[in-house]
Amino acid sequence: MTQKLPQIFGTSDSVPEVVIARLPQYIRALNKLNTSTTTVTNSRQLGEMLQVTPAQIRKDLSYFGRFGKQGRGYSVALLLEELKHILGLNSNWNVIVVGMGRLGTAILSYPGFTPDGFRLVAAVDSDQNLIGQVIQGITVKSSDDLSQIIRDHSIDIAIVAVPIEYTQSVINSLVHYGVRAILNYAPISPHVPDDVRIQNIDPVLSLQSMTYYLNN
Amino acid sequence: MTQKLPQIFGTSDSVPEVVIARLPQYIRALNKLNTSTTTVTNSRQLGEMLQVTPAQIRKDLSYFGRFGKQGRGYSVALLLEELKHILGLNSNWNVIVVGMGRLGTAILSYPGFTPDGFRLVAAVDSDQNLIGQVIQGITVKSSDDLSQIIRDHSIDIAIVAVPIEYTQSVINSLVHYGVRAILNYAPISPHVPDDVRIQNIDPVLSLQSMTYYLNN
DNA sequence: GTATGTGAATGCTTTCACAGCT
DNA sequence: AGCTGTGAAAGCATTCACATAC
Repeated sequence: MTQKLPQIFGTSDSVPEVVIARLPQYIRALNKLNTSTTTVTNSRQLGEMLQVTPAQIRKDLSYFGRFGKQGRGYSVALLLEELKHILGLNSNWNVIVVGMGRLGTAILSYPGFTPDGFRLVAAVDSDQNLIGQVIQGITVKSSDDLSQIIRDHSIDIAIVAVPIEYTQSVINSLVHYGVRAILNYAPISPHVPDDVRIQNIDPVLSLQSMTYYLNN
Repeated sequence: MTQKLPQIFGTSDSVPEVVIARLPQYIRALNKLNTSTTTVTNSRQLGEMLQVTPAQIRKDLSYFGRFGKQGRGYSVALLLEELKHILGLNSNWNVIVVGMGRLGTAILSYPGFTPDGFRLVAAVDSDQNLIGQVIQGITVKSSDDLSQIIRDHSIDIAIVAVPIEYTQSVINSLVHYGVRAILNYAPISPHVPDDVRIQNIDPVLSLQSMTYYLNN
């Protein structure tokens, strides 16, 4: 399927997705270390905190550069900055919540949902009873105005928490209006074009696979 | 690390975790097919629905048996039953929700959270203002009585939605009282013994890794 | 002495491709 | 003819182990 083109252009070899997925965890560990008096850490310590091997941490970091000092380890503050930079967490990302039922409301209200770099700036729903309500300082708008809202707020990321039967079409609209990153809470795997990132939060799948191990 | 012992006992070779994690998705697809008039499907059709290759579906199923007919495909109803059986979704699993803040309440109230095989039977919190409240027919109990409640209701699975600073100790208690499967919503990776399954639901990690791709 | 960065080796997962059954 | 089930091959990811730097 995927054409194996020779690397004619200077494109650097792409970093495996699993590696990218681990970086936020490294950032968390470093944040934790950073508050205390620690200024230096190493792959063994980070590995213990995150339950991964030291070699994996070193290998992961090596995709992006050489951030450590041999014989010493890593500067906590420096490595933290580097990783945030790599993930783009120094920028500001504008986030919309689509669907303000119980779940959407919980998301908007949960402070942990806006770590450094993210701003919840808009919320929409199709229910007249919800439109106009103010939740956490954000006025719920009509989903009829989605296109306008996305443009006005320069939305980068959409969190979708609408009923399953509307999910695919809502996501189609978001993609059409230019949103390229979606966090989906409906228990389906919506189809999106290749240039759009989607992550599904689907706790029921996790429950259903755990029961296998309870039996076996 | 992992000792490669000869298979002296009749233990079947263990199935890769990635395979187990895909089975619930196969079940979803089959459920969808099952409601319509379709009685037979095949690996190509399932693959299209789930965006995986036909070969992967056939290989995954081959870990458990031979459920298809060459030249024809799979009986939807039969394969569905087989997969449910493999995951143990024909049994009844008793689930407790620990932590009845906004998130815990949302979980308890969301109907999609109790698919076939799961029963939300108890809820606890440490806050006196919440104890005694009835949510979705379940009375919130004091977390002081956790041990008793787990025994009385034969709890199999715990959904943990408590503040981050209490999460590890709550999980320690649950494990101590015999819970062997945990769905954790706090943004940490708690430590548990090897014989306990834990799945973390951590949407912020997903958000933080998506920004990488928005930049690159 | 100590810990990084990294090729090489190992281990795991996916895909191929075809014999065999319907 | 059509589609499964499965060894073998290919493709990825993790771990090892050591030269290199502090």
